[in-house]
Amino acid sequence: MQISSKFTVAIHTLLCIYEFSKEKKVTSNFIASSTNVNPVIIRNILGQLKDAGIVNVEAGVGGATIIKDLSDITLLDIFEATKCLEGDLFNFHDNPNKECPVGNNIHKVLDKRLYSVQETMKKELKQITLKMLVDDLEKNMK
Amino acid sequence: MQISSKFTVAIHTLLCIYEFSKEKKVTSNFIASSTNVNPVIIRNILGQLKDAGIVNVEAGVGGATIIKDLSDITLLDIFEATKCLEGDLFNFHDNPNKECPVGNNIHKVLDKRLYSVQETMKKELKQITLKMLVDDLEKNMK
DNA sequence: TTAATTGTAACCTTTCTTGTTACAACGATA
DNA sequence: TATCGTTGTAACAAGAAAGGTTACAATTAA
Repeated sequence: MQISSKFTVAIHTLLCIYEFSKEKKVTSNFIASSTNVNPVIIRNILGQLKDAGIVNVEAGVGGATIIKDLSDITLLDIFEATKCLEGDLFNFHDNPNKECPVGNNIHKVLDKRLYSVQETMKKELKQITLKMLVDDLEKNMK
Repeated sequence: MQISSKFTVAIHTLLCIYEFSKEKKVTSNFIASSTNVNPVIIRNILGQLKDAGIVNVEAGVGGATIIKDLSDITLLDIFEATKCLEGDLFNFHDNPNKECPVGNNIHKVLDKRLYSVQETMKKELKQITLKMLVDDLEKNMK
C-alpha cells in the first residue's frame, strides 16, 4: 500500500500559502481549487500543520500563513504533522506461533532491521526542506 | 498507511522453508500454523515467490523448497515478488490544477525527490539478505 | 448584523487487506 | 485405478482506511 496523499497535499498546501499569502488571503477553498482536493480535507490538513507549529490559520477572517523559516521546515516535519504513518512502515502479521522456533524468533530477527529501513526513509525526508522546493518551484515558474 | 503484512509473512515463510525443508515436507498448512495466517494467503504468497524464481512448490505432492542461494535473496527481492508496492511509495493527489502556478509545477518539484526517497528505501532492503536473517535466527534458536 | 471563513461532526462510497469456503487439478502411493 | 493430501485459484465476505460530501456552529472583520 501507499503513503496517503495527505502528505503531498500538505506539501502542495504549504507551497500555495508561501507563494500567494503576500498578495491575497489563502483560504481552504483556494487551496482546494489548486490541489483539486475537497476543502474540508484541506482544513483538516491545515489544522494538523497548525498543531505542528508550521502555519497559523485565522479563524473567522480566514487565511493561512507560514510561521517558520522555510529552511527549518523539512518534509519529515510535514510527514509527521500529517500523521501519514501511524505506527511503523512495515505491517507485521499478528501472533506468529510461539511454539514454532521461527515464529518465536521472527520479531527478534526482523524488527530492528525493518525499523532501520524506516528510519533511513525518514532521514531522507529530513534532508529535504521547503526552501529547496520553493527554489525549484520558482525556477519552474519563470 | 502501511506496507502489507504479506511482506513479513513472505519472509517468515522463507525462513520456515529453509529451517524445516530438510526434515519434513513444508506445506502451506504448516507455514500457516507458524505464521498464524490463513493457508490460502500462504499459497498465494508461495505462488508469487515461485514466479520470482525464489522457491519451488510441488503441486500435488506438496511442499516448498528454496531454489536460490540464501545470500542471493534480498529483502528487496521478496518485497518486489510479493508486489507490496504497486506504483510508487508516495501516493499523489490526482489532477492538481494546471491553471495555478503551484498546481502546474508540483509534479516537477516533487516527483524526483520522492522517487529518490523511495529508491533509498529499496536500496536499504537490498542490503539485507535472507542469509543474514537465517544467521540471526539460528543464533537466537540456540 | 452580515458575510466569509474555519473547525468539526456525521455519514457515505470506494478501495484495500485479509480471511474463508469451495473445488478442480495434480501427483505419489497403495 | 482409486485414494489421499496437497496446490492453485476463484468467489465472496468482513473489516479497516482513505477520501469525499453535507451541514452547521463558532469566529471575526467590516
